[in-house]
Amino acid sequence: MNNLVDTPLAKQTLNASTAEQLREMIVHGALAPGARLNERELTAQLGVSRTPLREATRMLASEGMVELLPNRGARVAALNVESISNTLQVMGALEGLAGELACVNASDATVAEIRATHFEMLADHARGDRDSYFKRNQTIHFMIIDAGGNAVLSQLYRTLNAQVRRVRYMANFTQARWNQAIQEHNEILEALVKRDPARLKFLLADHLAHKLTVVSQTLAAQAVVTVQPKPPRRARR
Amino acid sequence: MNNLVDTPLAKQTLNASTAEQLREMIVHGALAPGARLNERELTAQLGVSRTPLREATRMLASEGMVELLPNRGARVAALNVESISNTLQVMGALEGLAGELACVNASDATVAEIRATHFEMLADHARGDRDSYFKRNQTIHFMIIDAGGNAVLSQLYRTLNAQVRRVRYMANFTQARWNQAIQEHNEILEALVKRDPARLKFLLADHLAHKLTVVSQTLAAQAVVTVQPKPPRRARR
DNA sequence: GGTTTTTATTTTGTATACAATATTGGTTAC
DNA sequence: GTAACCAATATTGTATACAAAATAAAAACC
Repeated sequence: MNNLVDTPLAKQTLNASTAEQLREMIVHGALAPGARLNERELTAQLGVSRTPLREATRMLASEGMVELLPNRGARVAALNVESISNTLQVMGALEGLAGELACVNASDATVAEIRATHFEMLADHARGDRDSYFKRNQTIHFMIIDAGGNAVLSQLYRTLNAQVRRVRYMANFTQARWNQAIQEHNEILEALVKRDPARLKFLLADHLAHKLTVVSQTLAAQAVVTVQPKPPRRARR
Repeated sequence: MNNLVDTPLAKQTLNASTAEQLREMIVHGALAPGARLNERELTAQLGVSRTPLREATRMLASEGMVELLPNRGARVAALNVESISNTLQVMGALEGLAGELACVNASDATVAEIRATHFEMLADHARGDRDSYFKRNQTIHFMIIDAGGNAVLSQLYRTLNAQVRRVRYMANFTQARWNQAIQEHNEILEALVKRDPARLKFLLADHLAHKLTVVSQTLAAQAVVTVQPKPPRRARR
């Protein structure tokens, strides 16, 4: 059987691209939190043998995306309020650090580019285009993180962010909260342009804390969905 | 061939214990920074087949301990001033967060236990017992981290700490610096006992920044050691 | 002699085969 | 009917086999 999600010019080793596909499936909910990763099924779906698939799941395990159960394979990591809260707290600390670093290390050109993207995000908000807004918002946060110039930080942030992206919190993102987020972003940009590390650090941590509130509400509502039904079994002869 | 580093009651899967052994070898310098991980050699040394070995290296790669080179296997991640500096910065941010959390979340019993360990560390210092001091110091930091009650944070901190442990910076740890570190720890403990989140956060970040200075000096001195000679090749028939 | 090309060998990547553990469905005892 | 046991099956863990790529040695060329 062939790849279902065949990325165009994917010329890396199979374990890497398989890991990528699994991450995608988990983030998009094709593999629900708590779901077991059946090797036979997944090899059939992804068109690879067990070896690269297993190497991929081991990588995801070290990223915290899946849990390894000795002699019982792997399952998608749970997505409860506690784990997400923990993750967002850490992300807040990382963003705070990145903000400080960015104020010191970012070139004027980088700040200008972030500013430009900020205005595009304002445009998304004005149009009420949520999809585009979320993407742009994500981009801005990555830009600030990367502007800090700490590769370890950037890498870690992306890994944690993937965890958070598994929560589909759009529903709980009210217009009021959206407006507030925009206001926060205005202040964030201002602090960055003025290169005020302490203030930017505070604002970013605060921004993440507010995000936590929204996400928590969403998870409280979604809680029931995460338990998944047992799949049917093939008949015996 | 049998396991050289045979842990007593290791009853987990082979990939996990192999990963553990590789981590140990890397931290203790048996596998130097930049060294290639030859699968044939390592399978012989560790007494496992390539499958669990490869799964282990993939895990280490996601932890940032090794780098994966497509079609060329894996090598131990470099250990330059920049990467360690990056790592220590992140650890500083994490410790800061942990400190805040610990002030709020730690039970009185936990604080008492940290305080007791602190005094034992003072004893190590008084005796000039560096080995014991380093272990105790490590323990205290882990205790503070764990006292925050954020599992994601604890996990991440340990992974990053393993990276830093690869630097053997004892040599550059002067008596003066040691005395200063002790003084810092006194203040850290005081802030924790008083449950002053802001102060503890500052102190921990500051403490890590000082550590960065020492480690940087060490790495500048070690720099040449990290390049390893090419191994000899077997003769052909 | 030095440089390029070719060939042999090693090393890695992937698939499959075998072994051990866990799970399921049925059967029996009560 | 329910609970405990047992056998069948599926699933995972590990080793090995085969394929592709990279590397090193030798040969050919100028």
